[in-house]
Amino acid sequence: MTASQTEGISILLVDDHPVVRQGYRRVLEHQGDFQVVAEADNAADAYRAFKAHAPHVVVMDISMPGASGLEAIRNIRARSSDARILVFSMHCEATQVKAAFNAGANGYVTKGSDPSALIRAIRSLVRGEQAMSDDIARVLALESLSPSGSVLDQLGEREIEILRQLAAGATTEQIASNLNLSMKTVQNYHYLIKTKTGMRTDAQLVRLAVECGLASL
Amino acid sequence: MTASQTEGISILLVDDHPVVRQGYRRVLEHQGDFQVVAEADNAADAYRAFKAHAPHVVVMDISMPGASGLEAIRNIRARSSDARILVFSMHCEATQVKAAFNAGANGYVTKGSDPSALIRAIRSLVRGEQAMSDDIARVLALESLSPSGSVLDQLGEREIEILRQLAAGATTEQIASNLNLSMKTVQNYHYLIKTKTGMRTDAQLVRLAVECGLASL
DNA sequence: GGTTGGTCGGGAAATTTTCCCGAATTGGAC
DNA sequence: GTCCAATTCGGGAAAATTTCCCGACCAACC
Repeated sequence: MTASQTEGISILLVDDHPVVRQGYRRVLEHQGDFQVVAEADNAADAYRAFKAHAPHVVVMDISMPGASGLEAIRNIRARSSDARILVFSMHCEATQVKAAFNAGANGYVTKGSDPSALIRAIRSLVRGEQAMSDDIARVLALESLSPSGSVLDQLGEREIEILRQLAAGATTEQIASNLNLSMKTVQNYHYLIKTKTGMRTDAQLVRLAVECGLASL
Repeated sequence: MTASQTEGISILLVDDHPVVRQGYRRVLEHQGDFQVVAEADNAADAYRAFKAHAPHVVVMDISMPGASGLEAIRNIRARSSDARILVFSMHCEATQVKAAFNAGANGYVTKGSDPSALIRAIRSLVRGEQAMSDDIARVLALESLSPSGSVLDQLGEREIEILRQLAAGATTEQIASNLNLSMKTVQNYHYLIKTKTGMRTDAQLVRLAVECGLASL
């Protein structure tokens, strides 16, 4: 952990959209004491960049294609128990948020939040606190009031990823290729997902995924 | 159309995410001759801002909550036949793209594109040209190879009814029962629908049905 | 050290998908 | 009226997928 110097907060930026990344970089660096020391557009690069730069804070969009961003979080957390990981996502479903925190995130801010919320969250993380935007706090609060978990709670991470890709319209072959699995495994997961969720049809699966915020239509 | 001055290109930015908007603003204004003269986060405000500022170019994300961004495009186009409207979206489905152009957009760039593609597209629009990112061009090119009008035009009445029920989540057995057909016939239609529409997956079929207003989610 | 739980795939039977086909019906067009 | 084209309905057969079952591996946990 040679995170660094006397002045400034070093940041690793992970997002699969180049334009968006560029935008964040400018917004963050406009703060003066923030410095984006590296960028990545996938889970593997994110982990490599973290090893190479040991930034104070990782700001990461977890809705990246292919391997889940959650994997990147887990990898980074496994390597450094005091890494500061801030998830910056469009999604605000309780399951997503809980999944991120379970994977090892320290904070969660939605892209719909005011820019200042992102800045504030980063500073909170640096101080060693957890942080989340107001909408996330509200979602978690509501969720904690009802004993019923989402249907997605019964699904493992791999299952969720495969469900997402299925709902997005990917073929078995594409998913297998995306995740480096055999088609047989994808087929097995596909079947497992259907039985676990009680859905009898792929169309029902799509609707479920959309309801749970996994797919966008 | 008092668009403006001797130097610079004025831009209206429409996106429902404040942070993203802020990011784009900085990216664009970094170009020097670009100036973001207004922002909006919904269709109604976008139209009001356009009336107020008459910008050279409107850069708009159409996947906003509530009223469709397409509506905003239509409104602006209705008011000014020479407005320059650039859609900047995450989606690259042919139907989405065609819908945007039909509504009156002059260009379409995906958020996954290189930042320079956005800049180039804006300059193309200012010169009066149309513009789209490479991935969009590819999608439209592929789509144009099939002699499709509105996709559903190629389907018969029975096929549409079966597509609707499929998208609603009905099983082959249920559809056969509902329509008093043999399962074999339903299966044949199911296959026919897929080949006619070019969809390879039931999930893609659901998305198509929803896009075409056949199913509601 | 044993036990859970997630991941990854093989195997085999049941089912569906994928194309091919023909027949009946309808609605014009000539 | 006749012919043509499109639509509707379903059979057949090979290919592919689904549906279950299974074992192996690994990490975490008691």
